[in-house]
Amino acid sequence: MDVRKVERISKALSDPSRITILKQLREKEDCLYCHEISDFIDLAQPSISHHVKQLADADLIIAGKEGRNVKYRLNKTVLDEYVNFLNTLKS
Amino acid sequence: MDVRKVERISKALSDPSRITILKQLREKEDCLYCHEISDFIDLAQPSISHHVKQLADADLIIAGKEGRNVKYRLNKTVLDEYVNFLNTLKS
DNA sequence: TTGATATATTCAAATGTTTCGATATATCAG
DNA sequence: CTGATATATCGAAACATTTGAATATATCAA
Repeated sequence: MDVRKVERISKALSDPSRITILKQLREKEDCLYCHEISDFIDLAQPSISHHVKQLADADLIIAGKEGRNVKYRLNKTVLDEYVNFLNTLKS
Repeated sequence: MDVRKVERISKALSDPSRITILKQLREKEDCLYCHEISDFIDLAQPSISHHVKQLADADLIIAGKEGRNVKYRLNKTVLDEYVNFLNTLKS
């Protein structure tokens, strides 16, 4: 994984709202809908949309449209690649 | 690991200079001196000092004084804790 | 088609980060 | 003590991120 990708992922992970979204995604086990995010993040709708976009642009989440709704799931592959990079720092 | 700690570590990891410093720390196997950083990071001395501080404030590196010099080593414990947090997001 | 709901985009203000010159502090060598 | 070297701090400019009001788009329901 190259430095720019690490940078993008780290930046996506460096905001409390975005960390909370990822934690809720785990709780909901891949069934998090966009509109559910406002239940636990106290921000205006455009701000939530912005945060979700950061996570999606870093490929940490994958968005899927279901009618008017958008459903998110964690991209475990990218998270694994990021973790692998971090582990190489230790050797 | 709480959200604030994850945020601080992620923020420390979200800059190309700081990622490069950590990569060089691995290459040098715990023998990176502060003055060596300017060999591979093309920034002024106060900027390098700032970046190293970000890493130290996030506890990712531990600074040790040796006379006039400062030597850095990776804090593997904190890195492991961060990796553990990331892995819990997958379950 | 019309109205309602879900999400995205635009824009600007507020806030935070990065960078470096200047300067401070600390330690060493003579 | 004096001068040199290593690192840290301050202050300000440049740049990036976060936030929300307004608005756009897309889809559904009737």
